Amino acid sequence: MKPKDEKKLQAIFNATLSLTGQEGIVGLTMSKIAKTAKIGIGTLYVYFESKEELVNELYRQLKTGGTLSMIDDLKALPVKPQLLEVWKRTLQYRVENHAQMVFMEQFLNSPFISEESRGLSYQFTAYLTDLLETGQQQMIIKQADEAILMNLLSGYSRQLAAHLVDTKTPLTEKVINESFSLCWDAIKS
Amino acid sequence: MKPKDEKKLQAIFNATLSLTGQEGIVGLTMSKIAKTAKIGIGTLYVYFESKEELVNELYRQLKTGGTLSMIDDLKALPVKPQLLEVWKRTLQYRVENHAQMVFMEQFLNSPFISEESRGLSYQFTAYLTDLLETGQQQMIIKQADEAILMNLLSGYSRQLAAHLVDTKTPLTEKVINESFSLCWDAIKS
DNA sequence: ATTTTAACCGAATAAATATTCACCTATATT
DNA sequence: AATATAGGTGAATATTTATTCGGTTAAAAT
Repeated sequence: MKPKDEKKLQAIFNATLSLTGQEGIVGLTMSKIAKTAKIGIGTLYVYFESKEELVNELYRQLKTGGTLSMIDDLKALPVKPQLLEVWKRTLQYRVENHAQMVFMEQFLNSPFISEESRGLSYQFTAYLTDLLETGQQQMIIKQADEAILMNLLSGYSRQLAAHLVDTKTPLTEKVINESFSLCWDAIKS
Repeated sequence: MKPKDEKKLQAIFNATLSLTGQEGIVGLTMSKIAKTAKIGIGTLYVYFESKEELVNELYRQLKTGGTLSMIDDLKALPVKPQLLEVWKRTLQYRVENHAQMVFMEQFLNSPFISEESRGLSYQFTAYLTDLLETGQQQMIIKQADEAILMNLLSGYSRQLAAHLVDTKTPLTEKVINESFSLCWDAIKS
């Protein structure tokens, strides 16, 4: 018996991300995925029962392996340096994995999404909300509604990363520090 | 000769927006559009040559009739009040026209978009950049790169509006003022 | 070395979707 | 009132795309 090939699986995922980046989930077809991944169409169905399963599985993998896995080591830091480090890592991740960002956004608004996939969404938000609340208790962050604060961070990060990718601007220390300084001025007491 | 029916045209656009809001551009089919708009499929092709033309035309209409048309009367105001008013109107517009926002984002990442449509994108951004530059010359806004400043405003506005819609939170004066106060603290000198 | 099993494949098929068209119908024009 | 013209329609057709299937091959198990 022949085992499944981990490299083929990754090739399928990479092809899917790359194609979605080019013309969105709308433009995604099974034959394009197979061609880009350099495998036969039939082989796709060895790895996934259907297109729907494929995209849901990819989404699950991105969510569990993505930004969430990069913050565990920070929780002991004081609020401001912790926030800076999260800011930096998130920006970096988003700039370096733009196709993944596009895929996740489009997937969330597609008819493919399963109930289970929908559940995976809010975890990073929850972490940030917690951190902001801690800052509020220490009186270093404004006493505004947490959603008002958090959406600034997440919305800005998303938009800035997209802009950097779009204009092919490299993510320098200067950009990180300047942008974080805006964030901090916005939310500090 | 029978004239075209302006109401049907609007019904087609409304149906398209509503369906896109539910399951994205991926879920959009000509028969669903016709059914939702309560017209025959054939009639769709009286108004548009193809699906591609339909969505491009809708995009054009949204772009030209949208946020751009609401700022002409503000250009005489001083920077800070002008920015506040733009902030307010943009938030309001985005909350009240969420389906349009979703449609435009998805369209920009779809294979349907024509070269011409792509050109319509950057106008609002250009206006904001101008306004920020004026503020910098008056030394009331930080001397950071304009993209760093502008993406905070546009990204935050987008995210906050989406969040308000998502959680069905009404856009009160309090929300407007609190969020604008964060913006201003972020970008002021 | 032989057997067994599942990966691998792409042409053939099925399913979904866009588009056409022949036939009505409404309304401007005369 | 009669005519001409373009809107309105949905079943029929064309096109695109997902999925299946019979056959081939590679690797594990014996």
